[in-house]
Amino acid sequence: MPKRGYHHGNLREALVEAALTLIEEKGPSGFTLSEAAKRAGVTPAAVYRHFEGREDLIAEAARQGYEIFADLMEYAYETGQPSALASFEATGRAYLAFARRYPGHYVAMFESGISINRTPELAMAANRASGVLEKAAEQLSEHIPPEKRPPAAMFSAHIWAMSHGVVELFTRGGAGSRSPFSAEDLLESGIGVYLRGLGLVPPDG
Amino acid sequence: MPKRGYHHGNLREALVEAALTLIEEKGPSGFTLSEAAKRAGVTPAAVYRHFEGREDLIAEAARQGYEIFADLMEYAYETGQPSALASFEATGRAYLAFARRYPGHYVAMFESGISINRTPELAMAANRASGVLEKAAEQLSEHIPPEKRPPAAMFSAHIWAMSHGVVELFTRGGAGSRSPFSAEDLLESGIGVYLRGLGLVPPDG
DNA sequence: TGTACATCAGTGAACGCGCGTTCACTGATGTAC
DNA sequence: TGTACATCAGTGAACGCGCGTTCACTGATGTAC
Repeated sequence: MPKRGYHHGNLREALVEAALTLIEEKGPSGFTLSEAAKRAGVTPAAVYRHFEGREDLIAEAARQGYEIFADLMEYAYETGQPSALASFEATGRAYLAFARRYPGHYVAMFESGISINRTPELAMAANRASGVLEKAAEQLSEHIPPEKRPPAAMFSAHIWAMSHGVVELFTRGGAGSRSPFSAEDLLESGIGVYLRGLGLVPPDG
Repeated sequence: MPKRGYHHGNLREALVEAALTLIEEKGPSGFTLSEAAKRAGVTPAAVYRHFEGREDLIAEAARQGYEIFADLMEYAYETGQPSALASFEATGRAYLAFARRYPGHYVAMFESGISINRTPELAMAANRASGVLEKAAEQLSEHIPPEKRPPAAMFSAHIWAMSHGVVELFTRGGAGSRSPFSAEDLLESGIGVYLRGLGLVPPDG
């Protein structure tokens, strides 16, 4: 989106993109409103035509992240249908794929310290995303005998936690990145063992 | 440690403690050298008698965290002996307990963006900590039939990831904290399902 | 026990910096006639 | 088609702030004699 003279044309989006790049490069605290404005080719004051301030800009970046995230999860879910198991596995993988492909969004969503309830739009987008994972878990849980069936919300939380942990520790040179295994392999095998533990996958695989 | 006149007495430790409190209260980016000095009852310049600068102070806080962490894991491991399974489960639980009891240390270690290789002392402490978890995994792995035995480093990574994910998402009012389950319950049940998947725990529990 | 002196932990003033935010303004755009 | 005018996106200067860091200093402590 080239700058065209005095009026930018699409400054709002340009600012969000600059913010995402900055967050990706320098982490959530390395992001500054002034630097984002500079990268968009504009004075810091211009930002206030489109956002209430620094926090509001991060919130919008996070919101867009949740929308993309929810779309990806939804698509992954549908790809696995009609198999409940395949759908569940696919949403787990989609989590890691999202973190890889949209690192700026990921950080804005999960590491910027922004509250999910900062704006109604942000809360709605976040709810839509977690709804997909819960739906997949719900459907999967019907394949477990009722008397030994854990609550669906519980194992959707387990998968979410394992996925998040793998992203934080084993991508981007984090604390555990000297591991000999790729994040993808770790998550794939981890989910595999977990689902075997639920009795949903044959003990040999 | 009361201030005693012109000379503080134990400023180095007081600064680390102030830093930990600040990090706990305001997050890693909310921590400032000046504020830590103020809380220790001292001028910002005094900090430079004991640390090279801001980063060095965080690194020391993280190092102390890894030492405590390694001690706790070691202790948990020994508590579970001679049962490999009990030891492994105990180290998983110790992870969450550590995050709860030492939130400042936890954040300094895993969320401050500090590199583990910043100082040799920090790297050594971190290695000792991960060594305990790997030892537990190694020992546990001997109870799995060799032909279907995954590498020990792999399931120590799984447990680490799940623990870390549970802490990040389900403690401290994070993204998933509206969950009806406590972090402790989630981790306990998650590890349970996982170990069942490894064939180390009877299918009914 | 008393005095001189070396040590060094902490002071306080100063620095340059980049930050988020405000304000009155200017100039490009698009619409009404 | 041409002109007058309203709109409003972006400017640029200014603000107060707290930051990390430096420096020459001061005064408390502890040791040698």
